[in-house]
Order: sequence, then C-alpha cells, then structure tokens
Amino acid sequence: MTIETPRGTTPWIPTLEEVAALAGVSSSTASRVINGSPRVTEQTVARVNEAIAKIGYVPNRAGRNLARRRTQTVAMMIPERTADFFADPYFAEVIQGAAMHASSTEYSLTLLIESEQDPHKTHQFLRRGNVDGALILSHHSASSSYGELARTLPIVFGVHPPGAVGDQIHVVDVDNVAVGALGTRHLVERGRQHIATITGPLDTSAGRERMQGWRDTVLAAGLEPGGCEEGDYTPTGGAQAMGRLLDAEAPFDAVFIASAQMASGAVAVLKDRGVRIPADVAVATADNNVFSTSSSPQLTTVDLHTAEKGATMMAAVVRLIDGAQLGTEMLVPIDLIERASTAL
Amino acid sequence: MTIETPRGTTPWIPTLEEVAALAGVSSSTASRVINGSPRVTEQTVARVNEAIAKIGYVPNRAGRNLARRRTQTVAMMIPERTADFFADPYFAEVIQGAAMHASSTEYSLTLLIESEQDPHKTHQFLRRGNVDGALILSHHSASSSYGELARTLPIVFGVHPPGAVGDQIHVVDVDNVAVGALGTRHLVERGRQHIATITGPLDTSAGRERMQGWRDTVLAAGLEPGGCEEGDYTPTGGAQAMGRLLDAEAPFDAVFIASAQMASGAVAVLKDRGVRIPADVAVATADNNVFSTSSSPQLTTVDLHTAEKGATMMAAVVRLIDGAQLGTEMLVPIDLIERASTAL
DNA sequence: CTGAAAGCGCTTACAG
DNA sequence: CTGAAAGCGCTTACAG
Repeated sequence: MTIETPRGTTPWIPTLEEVAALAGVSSSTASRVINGSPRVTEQTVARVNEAIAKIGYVPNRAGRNLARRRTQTVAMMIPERTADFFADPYFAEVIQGAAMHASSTEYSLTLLIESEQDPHKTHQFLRRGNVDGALILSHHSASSSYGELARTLPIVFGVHPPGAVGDQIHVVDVDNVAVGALGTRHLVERGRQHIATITGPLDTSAGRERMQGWRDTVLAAGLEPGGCEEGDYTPTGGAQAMGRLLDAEAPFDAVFIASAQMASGAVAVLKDRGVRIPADVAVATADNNVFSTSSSPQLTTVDLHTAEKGATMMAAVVRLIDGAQLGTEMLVPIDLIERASTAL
Repeated sequence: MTIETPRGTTPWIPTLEEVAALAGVSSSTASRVINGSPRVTEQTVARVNEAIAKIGYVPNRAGRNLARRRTQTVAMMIPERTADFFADPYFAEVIQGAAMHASSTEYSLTLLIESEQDPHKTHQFLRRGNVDGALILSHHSASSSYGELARTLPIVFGVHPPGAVGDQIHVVDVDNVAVGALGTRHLVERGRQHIATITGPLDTSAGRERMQGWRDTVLAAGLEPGGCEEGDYTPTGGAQAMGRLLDAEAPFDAVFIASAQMASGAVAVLKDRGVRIPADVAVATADNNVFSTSSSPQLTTVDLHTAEKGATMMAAVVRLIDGAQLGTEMLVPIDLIERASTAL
C-alpha cells in the first residue's frame, strides 16, 4: 500500500510564460519559436527550445484554440446505430486510417455520434465552431442536409451523398464500377462462363455500381449475366443471397460477391451444400480483411485500400481547412489479390 | 453549377455576449443560466433560454475549457499497431460503447494513437492537461508506465495492467475465470466428457484466467481436462490450434474456445475435416458478435457485454474526473447464449 | 439574484 | 528580430 496522493492536488503544468521566463524572452517570442515563425534569431530559437525541453512544456490547446479561433479537431460522424457501424470491419478500417493520419498532423479525431431524434442539435454543434471539419462515412448520415453544412464547414464524404452534388462536395472513394469489373474480369480470365453476383444494397450507389461493373464485364466478354441477388453487407445476408442463387434453376461456375463479409456467409452455404470452391464455383469478392483471409479456401478479392481511404479523407479535410480548393472526386486505387478461391 | 460561396467568409457564430444582450442581462448571468446555477430567477432563466434558442447559441468549447481549466475530452488510447487493433471487433465494440456513453455526457472521445518510438511524447501530451482522462484497452499500452500517469490523470483500464496494482488503478472487465467456467459448465451439462480448449494468449491474464475457468470446471465435474492449445484471438490462430488439437491423439467431444474470432477459424477446420457440430464435437466460445452468429451452426457463446464494458469505462473515467473515489475492480456481467453448436 | 472585473493560456497585429 | 498590449469566449469569486 502506498500513501494516497489525492488526485485533487492539481499537478504542476508549465505555461508559455514560464518557458519564456526561463529562456529570458517574452512570451510573444516564445510563441513565435513554437509556431515556427521565421523572424526569430537562431540563438533565440535554441534558447527557447532548451527551456521547452527542460520543463517539458506542451502548449495548452484551449488557450491556443481560443486565440487561433480553431479547434484542431475533426469529427468522425457516427450514425446513431453505432453497433451496426462498428461491427463492420470496413468502417473500423476507415477510422483506423483516419486516426493514423491524424496522429501525423496537429489535428485530433473525435468520434461524434449524431442524434437521430434531434439532428439539428448535431448540426448546430458542428456549425458553431466546435470542430474544424468533419468526415462522413455512413449512408444514412450522408443525408442531403449535410449539403448545406458543407457550405460553411469543410466536410469530406466517404460515400456519395445521395442527393445534390454541388461543387462544394468532396468525396473520397474507390471507383466502384471498377471494383465490380476487376473482380469479375478475373473470373472471366479464369475461363468461367456462368458468373453470378451477390450485390450490396441496391439503394446505395456503391451497391449499384459494383453490380454494373459485374454486368458490363460479363457482357463485354460475350457471356450471359448469371444470377444476381441483393445482399446487405452482412454474412447472414450473403448466406441468404447464396441460398437464393442455389435454389434458382440457373447453374453458375463463378460468383462475384460485393463484400467479404457477405462472401464469408455465402462460402459457408456453398460448403454446407457440398459445392467445391473453386472446382465447382470460383469466388471473388471485395475487401481485403479478416473475412477474405480466414475462410477456407482463402478468397480472391479486390483490395479496396480502405485504411488508405480513411487517411485520404483526413488529409483532404485538413487541406480544406487550410483553404485549399479540392476537386469533388478523389479516387483511392484498387488491386486484385489472387487467392485459392479462384485457382485454376 | 452554383456560384461559389468561398468558405473563407467565416460564418456568423453567436457568442455568450450576444445572448446576454438579447436577453437584457449580463454575460455573467447568461453563463449562470447555461451552467444551471440555482441562483437565478425563473424569469431570467426563461429570457436567456429564449435568446439562446432564437440565435442558436452553442457554447464555444475553447473559451469554456480555458476558463474551467478542463478539456471535456477523454482519450481512447490506441496502440500504434492500429490495424490489428481495429481489426478486432472486440475493440471496436468497446469503442462503440464508450462513444455512445460519451455522447450522453459533455465529454467527447478522442482517438489517440501512442507513438511507440517516443512514448514519452504521448505521456507528456496526456499529462499536460490536453485531456481530462484516458481509457486504455490494449495489452501493449497497459505497460507499467501508465501506473505513474494514473497518479496524476484519471485513467481507466479495460485489461489488468501487467505490473503494479496500486490503489489508484481502476479496471473495468469481466470476470475471466467465470467466462471460462460458464462456457465449460454448459458443455459439462450437455453431457460432454472430453472437453478441450483453445486459449487466448497465455501471456495475458485474461488468457490465463479463461483457461483456469475451463480447467477448474472440468475438474470440479470429475472429468479429465482435454487438450489445451494456445491461440492468438485471430481466426487463423484458432484454425491452427484446432489443427493441433485434432492431430493430437486425444479424442474430444467438446471444446471451449476463448474467443469467437478463434472459434470461427476452428469451426472451419472441424467442418473441413468432416467433424460434425455438435454431433461429434460441441463448441462453446466467448464474444457475442458476428463471428459467433454467422458461422453455421451458430455458436453458443458467453456474451461479454462488450459495448457495456466500453460504456462503463467511460462512465468510470467521468466519475474519477469529477473527483469520485472508485474501487480498483469494476465487473461487467456475463451471460450464456445457447445456440445450435451445443444443441443436444 | 445580478453585474463588473479579473483571469484562463495562448496568438498576433502593432510599434519599435 | 523582439516586446507590450489587446483579444479570443468563457467562468467565477467578489461586491452589492
């Protein structure tokens, strides 16, 4: 048992003024050194930095933010159905990338849950200078109301907001048509003739576009499109869609599944029904995460570089905050990763 | 194309002073109303609230924080290996619970990635008043160095820090021995005689304790402990451990797997080898998430109430910030959820 | 119950 | 290149 040090005893926290005193300069000058102003002598810089190191000074954010009229904070908007959101490794990976990039900047990433019964409250919080910018990922939150907000606050979307597309809107995403096409083309190249698909939700542009990529590619190869069933990005939804695909009369020797989570459910159904992968059915999917690497066989997939997407979103919002002009669309590259599920 | 409204034109943000002017009071009084001071007339309260609503006033955090010498911010510490961290749905769920609870308070949750090459920097950031408290989840970050930090900053752990256990340390977790025992007892009650286990990493107390719960329960039932293989909480690790279990000579008719992620890998191996679940081997695991619900059959599991754990951690750190005295150990309840993998 | 005043810890024109 | 002064938007003793 150690003697209790009551936490009430506020610990000693050095201030700028103390740094300045120790370095023998004014706090104005100390501040300039800290902020990298060019108009300071090398000598002064050295003395101030010494003082900072000596007492372990760290700038107080509240003071700095108040003076700068900035918050150095970017909000990651989370829809109120947080459980669904965090359960999807895709979102977790975007957050990871964004947090990682943030840690290399002066900005910090705050998780902000939107109130669904009072969306106005959330908007007001954002609009009233409590954050410098926001990142919006989920379909639900990408509601049109953010369109106006984007006029006064730097906002970067990870999905295409459904409604208006003004030139103040900035979206970071993969080319979803290309995602569907890349996965499907690989199946074509493997000589498959009857290529089915399990799509994402068709009320989202990403869902529709990956499906379009699949269809375009199949048609371009001179083949008939195989079965097409809609899923919801969950393993269960993928399993059900695969069930419908198998129950339909049309036979197929390959399937492009629009997400790895759906693929994991679908693969389980295939195996339960005695369908061999890839001998009977080759499987290609999208997302390079635990769901594509931990099934047996491992799944060929379109790597969406999801963490990079998060980092790019963060970088973009920081540039917007700094006043840069950015294009509406920023594309994240994709890659095909070949695994056993489409082996020859 | 709409005409560009340059974002440089700073939008109009109302201040306390303006609220006060509109309500015909001083900003002191307006502030008191906002902070719920009892020493204000009902009339005044009404007038100020009207003014607030009218112009949509939201307090500026920087100003408030500077005056209060608080930050209203709690940091969720993330180890630098962010990818592994976010890939685990367990951590994502804790974060979700914490963020959810935070949104019901005045605190915001910030994701803070620790610098591994310069841990001092992270500590200094925390110690220098940039956050009011911190939440620490991962094993790596629960290094002893946080012990001292906890003396000056309210910190709540989600795992037992390996080293010292002073009375300033606060841990929110399930009873891990009970987790192992609850899952295993269910297998015993199902009449299984040869119960094996796949453990978590044995260099963590949670890994060792769940194993102990398994062993205690098996022995208490008058049975011999079955095979015991160590995993790493990943599907691949679970698959490998199951491979070793099957390759060993000892037959088993049940297995307790210490996490659902490992179970998903292990179950795939069982099925690939033609082992029927639950007919040949009953499977019980821990974590009630997509990994226990999306395999076929669905898995009986110990629900760890992981989101609740995150919420409890957040609630605890807020109480510490408010000066409360808390015990070292706070337990999150657990529950058994029966599913097909242990059906009779 | 209410207001004037000081102060929280910074930054940044403004002089020099 | 450097410093004194004002100000960022709040809160809170201190008087009254």
